Amino acid sequence: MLDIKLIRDNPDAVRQRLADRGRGDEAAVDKIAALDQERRNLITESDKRKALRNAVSKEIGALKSKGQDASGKMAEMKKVGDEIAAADQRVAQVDEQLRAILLGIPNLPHPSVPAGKDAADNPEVRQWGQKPEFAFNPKPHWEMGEALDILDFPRATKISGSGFILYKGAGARLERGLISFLLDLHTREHGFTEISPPFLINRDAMIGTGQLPKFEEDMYRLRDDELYLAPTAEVPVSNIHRNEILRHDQLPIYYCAYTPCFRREAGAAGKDTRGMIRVHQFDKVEMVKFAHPETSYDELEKMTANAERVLQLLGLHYRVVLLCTGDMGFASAKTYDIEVWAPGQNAYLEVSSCSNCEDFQSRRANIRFKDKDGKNRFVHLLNGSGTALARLYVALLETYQQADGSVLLPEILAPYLGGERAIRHR
RNA sequence: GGAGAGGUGGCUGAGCGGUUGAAAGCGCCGGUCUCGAAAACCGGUUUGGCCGAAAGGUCAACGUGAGUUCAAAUCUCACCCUCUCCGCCA
Repeated sequence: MLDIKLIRDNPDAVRQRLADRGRGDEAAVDKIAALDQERRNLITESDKRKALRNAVSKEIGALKSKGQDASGKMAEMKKVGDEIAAADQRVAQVDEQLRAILLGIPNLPHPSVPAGKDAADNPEVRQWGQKPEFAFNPKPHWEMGEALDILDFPRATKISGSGFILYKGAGARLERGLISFLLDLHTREHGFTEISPPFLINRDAMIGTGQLPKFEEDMYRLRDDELYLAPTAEVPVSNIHRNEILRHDQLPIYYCAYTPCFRREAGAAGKDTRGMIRVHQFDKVEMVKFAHPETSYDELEKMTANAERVLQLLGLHYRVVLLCTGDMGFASAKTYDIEVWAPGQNAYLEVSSCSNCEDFQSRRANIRFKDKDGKNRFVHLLNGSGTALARLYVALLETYQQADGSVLLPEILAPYLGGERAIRHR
C-alpha cells in the first residue's frame, strides 16, 4: 500500500511512476486525492461535534451528581449524537472506498529500475557459467523422468489433475534432498533462521503481502473456511511480525522456509503445459528479510547473491535480469530474476525472484520498528526464492543427463542422496 | 465439537456507566547522589487520525464488530482468540 501522504503531497510524481508500470493505475490518483480530501473534511466536522459532546456530557454528569436537571442539554446532545453518527457513517464509507482503491494500487518502482513494457525489456545484469555442451541431443526432463521412472505425470494427473507432479523413488529422494540442501546452505552459510510455517493462510495475512484483494483468482481457497493455500512462503513468513513493533537492533531479520506453493495459474492456460515448468503445486525454499530502510537495497544485493550461490554450488549456468517497470510484481519496488539454463528446453527458466518491497507490505501488514530516536517506522520487507524447486530440478536433470540416459548429479548433493550421485534406469 | 473461565498499556494487575488514556507494581529511559556501581529519591515512559508553520489543540483506541445511552474499559448481542474439563483424532 502506498503512503497516502505521498500521494497527497506528490500526486504528479506518483502518477508518473505508476504510469511507468503500464497498467493504468495512475488513473486512480485523482480519485484517491479527492476521497482523501473528503475524508479529512468529514473527520474534521465529526471531531468538532465529538469535542462538543464530550464537554457537555461532562457538564451533564456534574449537574446530575448535584441532583440538578440536565434534560435540556441531554436533548441537545442527543441531536448532536445523531449528527455524529451520520457523519461517521459517511467517513466509514469514504474510508472503505479509499482503502479498496489503495489496496489495488501496486508499489512504485525504484528509480534504478529501467522503464520497459514487458520481459523483453529486462536488461541482463550478469551471467554465470556456460551453457553445457552435449555430444548428443539433450532430452527434455519429462522424457527423462519417464525413462528413469522417477517422475509420473499421468498418475499425478489421475490423482489431482493436470499440472501436478508425482515424484518416485530416486526422484522423490532428490526432491527431498534438494530441500535439505537449500535449507542447510541458507541457515549455515547465509545467516537465515529456518521457519516451518503454516501452509493455510488467513485473509489478513494474504492482504498483508499483497496477494489479496487483487489476485484472489490466482489462489486456492477453502470452501468452508476463510483460508487460502500458500502460494509462496513469502506470505506466512512475512506475516510473522504483522502488527508488531520491532526493536531497531533486531534488524535485519533473516528467515528462510521451505513450503509447497499452490497456484491456480489462472490465465496461464496453454502455457508451459508439458513437464514441471508451470505446475499448480511446487516446492520452494524462500528467503525473507525484515530490513532497516537505509540498508534494504544492500540486503537485496546480498539476497540475490545468496540465491545465485545455490546455482553456483550446483554448477548450473544462469543469468540475472533486472525486471523493468512493466514486468515487476505488484508489491515490489525492485526485482532481480535469476534464470537457470535448461538444455532440454533450450531456454532459461526463472528459478528465483528477489524483491525489495520497501514499506509496501509492511504498511499493509503494519510491521514497524522503533528507530534510534524512538520513532516508529515501517520496516522494509524483502523476499527471494532460494530457490524454486521444480525448475531447479528440471535444470539439474537436463544439465547433468548422460549419453546413456542416466543422470550424474553434482558431488555436493551426494550427502543428501544417500551417497548416490547417479540416477539410472533400473 | 460440548461445558465453563477469561481477553485492559512492554509485563503483572486494578477498574463504581460520568474529570480513567486508564490505579498500583515490575521493567525501561533520563536525572540527583557516588570515584564508579547498587540502593534510595525525583521525573518520564501506548498508538494512530484530524487541524496547525510551530507551540499546541482535538478526536479515536481497553480482543473484533454492531447496539443501548447525553456519556461505555464498564451494559447488550455476534464473532475471534486463550485457558481448563469432556469428546474426537495424527
